[in-house]
Amino acid sequence: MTGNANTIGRPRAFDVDKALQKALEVFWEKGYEGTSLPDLTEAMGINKPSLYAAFGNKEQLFLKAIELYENRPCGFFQPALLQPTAYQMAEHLLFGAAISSSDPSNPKGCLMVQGALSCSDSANSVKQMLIEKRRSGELQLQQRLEKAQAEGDLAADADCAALACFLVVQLHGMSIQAASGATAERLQQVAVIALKAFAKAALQQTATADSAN
Amino acid sequence: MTGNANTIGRPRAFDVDKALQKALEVFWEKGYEGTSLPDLTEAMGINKPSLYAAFGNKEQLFLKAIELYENRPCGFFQPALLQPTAYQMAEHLLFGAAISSSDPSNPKGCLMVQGALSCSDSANSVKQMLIEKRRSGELQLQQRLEKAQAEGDLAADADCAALACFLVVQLHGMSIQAASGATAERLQQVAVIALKAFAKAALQQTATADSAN
DNA sequence: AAAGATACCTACCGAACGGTACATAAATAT
DNA sequence: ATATTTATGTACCGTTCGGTAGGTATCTTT
Repeated sequence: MTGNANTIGRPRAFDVDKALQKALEVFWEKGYEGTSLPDLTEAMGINKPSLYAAFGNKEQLFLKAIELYENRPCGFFQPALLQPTAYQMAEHLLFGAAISSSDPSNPKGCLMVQGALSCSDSANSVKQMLIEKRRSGELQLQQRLEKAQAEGDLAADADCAALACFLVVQLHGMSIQAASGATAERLQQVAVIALKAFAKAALQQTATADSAN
Repeated sequence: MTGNANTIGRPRAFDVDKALQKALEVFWEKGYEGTSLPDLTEAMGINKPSLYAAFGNKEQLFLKAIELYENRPCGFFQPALLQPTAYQMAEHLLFGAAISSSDPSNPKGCLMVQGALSCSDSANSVKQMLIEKRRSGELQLQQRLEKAQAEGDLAADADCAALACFLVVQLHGMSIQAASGATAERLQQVAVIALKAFAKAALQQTATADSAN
C-alpha cells in the first residue's frame, strides 16, 4: 500500500505517508483554516499540483490527516476502551490525554478540538465533521461505561452519559490547557484529581477495592 | 461616554455599543479569523469605513469585543472569586460556566477559548493575547485558592496551582462540549461531578461541613 | 525505439481577504 | 450664509486565498 513500486508512469518523487505526516503537523499547529496551501506545500516539500494529484484537495487532505491523527498521536483512546474495568479505562484516558496533549515532540493540544473549533461558513462542513467525531468518541465512552455497569463494574445508579461527558470534558479541557502552555506534570496532577471524582461518582455503590485516595 | 450628544460634525448614524455587541456575537460564532469584514459590517449594519473610523481595525475591534465579553457573557467569573469560601467559588464557577456556555441566547462555548485557538501566523498576536487572558484567569483562581488556604478554608496541603488548573480544565472542557451541542442539564451534571472532586481534593484535611455527597 | 501513462513545475485563474481614497452628506461654529 | 468638522457610501487598492491549465520530464509497456 505504501510503496509505489511497480506502477506505470513516472514514479512519485516524494513519500505520500511522510508528506501526510507533515500535513498533519501543520494542520495540528494552525488548524484547518489557519493553514494555507503554501504552508502545506512548504512543509510537505511538494508543490500544489502534486498535492492535489495525491490528496484531492485541502479538505480531503485534512480528512486523511485526521484519520492519521486518530491512529497515531490520539492512539491512546481506543486502547483505553479495552481496559478491563471502567476505572482503568478512565485512568488510561486521563493520563493518556495529559501526556499526549503536552507531548513536546508534537504541537500542543488536540487536533480534533482545535482543528476547526470555530471557523468561517465555508469550513462549516469540516467543523461539523469534527463535532461528530468528538460526539462519536463520547458515545463510545458511554457505551463502554454501560457495559461496565452491566458487568457490575460500575455503580448501578451511575449516570453513564454524564460520566462520559465528564471524562470528555477532562480530555478537551486538558488539551486547551496544553495549548496554553501547561506542562505534562500539571496535567497529570489534574488527571489525578479528575480520577478521584470519577471513582467517587462511578463506584459509590460497588465500593471497588483499588483506587480513590 | 456612550451618547455622542453635543459634538461637532455629522453625528453617527449607528449606536457604537450596539454595533460592538453585534460584532461580539459574530466573533463568538466564527472566531477571529473565521469572521470576515463583510460578516462584521452586515451584522453591525454599517460599512467598512464607518467600522474603521469607530473601532480602528479588525484586531482592535476584536479586543473591544473581548473586553465586552469579559464584562457581560463571561461575567460570572469575577463574582465567583468574591464568594466567601473556596468551595462556593468553585460552585459558582462550575455552574456559571455550565449555564453560560450553553445559553441558547448566545453562541455556544467560550469566546476566550474558540476566538483564536489555532490560527494562521498573521493572527498569532490575537491567539497569544487570548492565551494570556486565560492564564491570567487561572492565576487569579490560584491566588483566590491560596487566600482560602491562608484562611483555613482549604486544606493546608492542597496544591492550589493544580486545583486552579483543574477548575480551568472544567470551564474550558465544558465550553467545548457546549460548542459540540451539549445541553445545560448535561453540563450541570458534569459540574456536580467535578465539584465532588474539588471538595475531595481541596478539603481533605479540614473536612468542611457542607458539600460532598 | 516508439507509445502510453503518470508526475513535476511554472504560471496563471477568479474570488475573497483586510484596508483605504475620495467625493458627498449632515451636523456645529462663526 | 459660510467655513469647519465629522460620518457615510462607493469604488477601489494590493495581497492572498484555494485551485488548475498546459507543457515537460520520467517511468513502463510493447
